[in-house]
Amino acid sequence: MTTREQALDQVIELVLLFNEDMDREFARLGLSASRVHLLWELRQRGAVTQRELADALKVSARNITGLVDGLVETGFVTRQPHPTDRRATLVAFTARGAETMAAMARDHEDLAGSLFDGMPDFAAFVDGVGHVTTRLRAAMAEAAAREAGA
Amino acid sequence: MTTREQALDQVIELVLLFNEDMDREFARLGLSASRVHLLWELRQRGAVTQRELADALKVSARNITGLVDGLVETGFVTRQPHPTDRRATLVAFTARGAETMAAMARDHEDLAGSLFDGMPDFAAFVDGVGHVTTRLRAAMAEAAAREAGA
DNA sequence: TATTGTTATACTCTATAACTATA
DNA sequence: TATAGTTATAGAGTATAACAATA
Repeated sequence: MTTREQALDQVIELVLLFNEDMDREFARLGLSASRVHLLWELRQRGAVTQRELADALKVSARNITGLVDGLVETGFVTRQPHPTDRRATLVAFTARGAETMAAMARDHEDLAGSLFDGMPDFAAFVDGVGHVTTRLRAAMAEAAAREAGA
Repeated sequence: MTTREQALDQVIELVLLFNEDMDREFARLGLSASRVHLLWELRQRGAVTQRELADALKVSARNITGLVDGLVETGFVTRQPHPTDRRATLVAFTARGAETMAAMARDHEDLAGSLFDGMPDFAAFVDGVGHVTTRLRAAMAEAAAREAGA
């Protein structure tokens, strides 16, 4: 196996580890990756319609109905009537939902410290991450073009 | 936002991108992440019992029944009687399954080339990945200990 | 007519519990 | 008694299609 293949394996190992850590952390809060994704968008955008959430998360409207149902039941968000469009509903944080997301942001800061504190060549690492991200995006675009052509 | 938080966001972005790329690639082959994980273990170990797969993937025996059912239906593996233990079944690759995994290994090599070719400071990047992996493992162990204590 | 969100239905991945066949 | 794997059941996340209310 080449040095590059070993490096890719190490990156994939890190990806799996990150997934595991996030899932464990979300489960601790009574959440899932999908529900956190929705809450994250809500935090970026403020109260929004389910339609906007469906577009943002790139999932079906039906799926948003289910995710919001779960988040309402567990007390993270509420459904409110849209002020002008009576077909639509607005999804907004409860106090608990807003606090949970604030706590998640604090954990995020702490984690950034834990992971990078004392790293020998932080700048080169960050450059490398950027390099890999760019290359992976290009590879995905190429694969998508190949699919479309085929 | 600190430089470290920005770096963590970039790493998380890369993690999400990798997940997306892998899922897309697996779907192209008629597979899912869970099924590929099983096939990957099968490739490392050769023909094994479902019990061994359940332990390796850290999922329930019931779940393995379902995954193997799907992989048999789609022609990637077969179930064979265990030579000495009549309770157990051995899971083995079909020709198609073996070819699919060989192709995946080739794609893996190609990807390693695409991602790291021309990276300015490859060694520092690899060291950084190792650093972050170690720190993340430590943080997870600490969180698990805190859970157990609480 | 078009859009928003829901009900109906189905598939995958996951779990626990009860059970069968075998060790 | 213990183990391997299945059936039974349940819940989350995903999809498409049909439908109701509203624009």
